[in-house]
Amino acid sequence: MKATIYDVAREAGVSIAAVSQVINGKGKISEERRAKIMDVMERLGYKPSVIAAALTGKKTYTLGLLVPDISNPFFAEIARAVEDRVDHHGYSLVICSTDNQDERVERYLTLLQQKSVDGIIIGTGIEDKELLAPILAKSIPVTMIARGLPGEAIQTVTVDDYEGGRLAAQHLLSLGHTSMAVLAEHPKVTSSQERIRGFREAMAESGQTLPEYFVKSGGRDLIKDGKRNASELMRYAERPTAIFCCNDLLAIGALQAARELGISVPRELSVIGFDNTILATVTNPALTTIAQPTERMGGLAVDIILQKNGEQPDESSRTVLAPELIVRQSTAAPLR
Amino acid sequence: MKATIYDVAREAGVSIAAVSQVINGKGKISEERRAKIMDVMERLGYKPSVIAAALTGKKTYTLGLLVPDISNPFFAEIARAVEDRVDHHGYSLVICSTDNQDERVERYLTLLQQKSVDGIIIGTGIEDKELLAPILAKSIPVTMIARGLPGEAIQTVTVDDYEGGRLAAQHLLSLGHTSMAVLAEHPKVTSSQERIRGFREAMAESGQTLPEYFVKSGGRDLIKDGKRNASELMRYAERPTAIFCCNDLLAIGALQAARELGISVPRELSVIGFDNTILATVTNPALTTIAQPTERMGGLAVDIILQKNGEQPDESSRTVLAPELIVRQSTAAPLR
DNA sequence: TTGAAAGCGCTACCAC
DNA sequence: GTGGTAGCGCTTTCAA
Repeated sequence: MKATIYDVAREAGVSIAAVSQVINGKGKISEERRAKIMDVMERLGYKPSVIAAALTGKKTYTLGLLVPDISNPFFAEIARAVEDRVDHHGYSLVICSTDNQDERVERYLTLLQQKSVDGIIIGTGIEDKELLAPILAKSIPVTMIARGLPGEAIQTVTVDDYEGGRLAAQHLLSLGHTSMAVLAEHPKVTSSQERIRGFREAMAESGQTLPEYFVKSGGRDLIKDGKRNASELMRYAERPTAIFCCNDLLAIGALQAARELGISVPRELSVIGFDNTILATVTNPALTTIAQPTERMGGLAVDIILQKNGEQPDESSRTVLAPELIVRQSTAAPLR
Repeated sequence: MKATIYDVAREAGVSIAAVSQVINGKGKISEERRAKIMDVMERLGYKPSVIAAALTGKKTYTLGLLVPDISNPFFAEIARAVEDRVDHHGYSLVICSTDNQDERVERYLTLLQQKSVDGIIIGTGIEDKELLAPILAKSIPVTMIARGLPGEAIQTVTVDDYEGGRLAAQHLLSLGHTSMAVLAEHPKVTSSQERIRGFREAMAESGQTLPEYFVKSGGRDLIKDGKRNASELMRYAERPTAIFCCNDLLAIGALQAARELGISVPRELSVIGFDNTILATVTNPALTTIAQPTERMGGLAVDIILQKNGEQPDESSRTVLAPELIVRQSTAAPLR
């Protein structure tokens, strides 16, 4: 049986109030009693219940993290960064995979609320913004990470997706490509949309246009979708010489498709990804990609939600971090 | 402000006991009152506090999961499997990355205990078995996954590491290799040890021996360690024609080393991994590896710890699942 | 300094 | 059927 504050008090011959004081290092206690109580706590293996403390108004020291899928390397890295920072502040993390389904988001949101978490970090897209209304109304701190929610007054930490798209386009453009395609996630994923927008605009500035039929969207199984859509692209009479993929998983699918079709990367086809996950370092050819500063993003999101950042965050501050082009071996000049 | 059971009771003009009954679907209430209360709960956006309920003896519906590193794809997959099953039972998951450090294990263990989780699934190695004593004493359910704790009476779900090692050896042996090396994790990781034991014994049955200097151990950064150790192996005068890596990350390091040294895989060197993570499907050549049934392992571990498995689990039952050889392109017959 | 006591939100038992 | 009430383990006044 677990020891309670009463057990300690009785054993030490003091009141529970005294024990509470030494637990929290508050109030005044004689060094003698203090030592005695500490001793008893140690002997009984007493650990104060966070649950009970939380009920009296203290915090639960628990944060929730919503991601599309924790087994997706990008989000696993985000989760690790968040966890590290959270742990640093003495908190723990409840992780929830939403599969990008609003219905699951809703379920997890109320679940986390019922568990009285001290804040929720959302790294998954949300279609129906109304989902957040209930928890915002209960003034549970919410911060978005890696995905924005346009128009909502919510603290957000993202990479500059638009700029990332531009970087990708500029890289391809500078290599001399004139026929480029895009592999995106589900159309509802805002980060994909932004990346495409940046990509498209950079192309436009170069006098090129991105035809609609050169933009393919995927769904659930990103690698498979990437492969299928890339194959499709490669079957066009006028096939693209480069593909910008909105994440590394899609890019891997593209790489697989190319291999299967006997198309050499990067000689005949350049492929560029996004995220710079561990996967990008492992493929052959290694994947040129746009890096997101996952560590910083995770750390920032936590600091913001815990308001350990010093200044009072203003209502709708959005922190946008710079993406970085990582050139590896999957991109090169087009054949002619 | 969040609504409480009192708010609902007042608003509905009933006692809190009545509200509690409809929340839990217990006791007897007239359909009329019941409807009225439901209505008020809805209107107020009332969600019962798990914290308060837990304090009265009910469960917290939260489980803890300890893994070495959530950003390691293998454990991310395990985590996803566990999460899915846990969610299925209405629970949520607190995930903790231990970096294989006992000190962190200990910290997380007491933290989870203080948060009154209903059980802890441990997927990380533990050197000092005494660490578990405190929580076992408090009779908090504990289950090990993917890693065993020899000699302890703890429910365990693992793959047959020994057999996995054998499978790897047999595959290489059948290909005709006679000079094989091993890349392992840190020597204290028991799963690695078992895999090596199986590998070694299968070799012995074939009349071969595994020289000690052909077994290299890594530490923190698995890919980097794998690369370094593989390079070292390849510099021996009598270098091995095949390397068995205790996980895919190490295998990737080996692949990278080979490429850097201009050694062709699988023509000049066969590489076989373990885990069958997403990484194995992505390398070039794709990695031959030993698959672990992560989904089943995760599901089983949850069912066991929640005792939803029907039968009373006996004190020290160990569930050992069969590994599976997945042949891809990184293994072949040796040159001569 | 120290301790008695009033909650925190909810469950469960018991009397009506 | 229904509601009063005693806790659950802990924090926090507030007297003493």
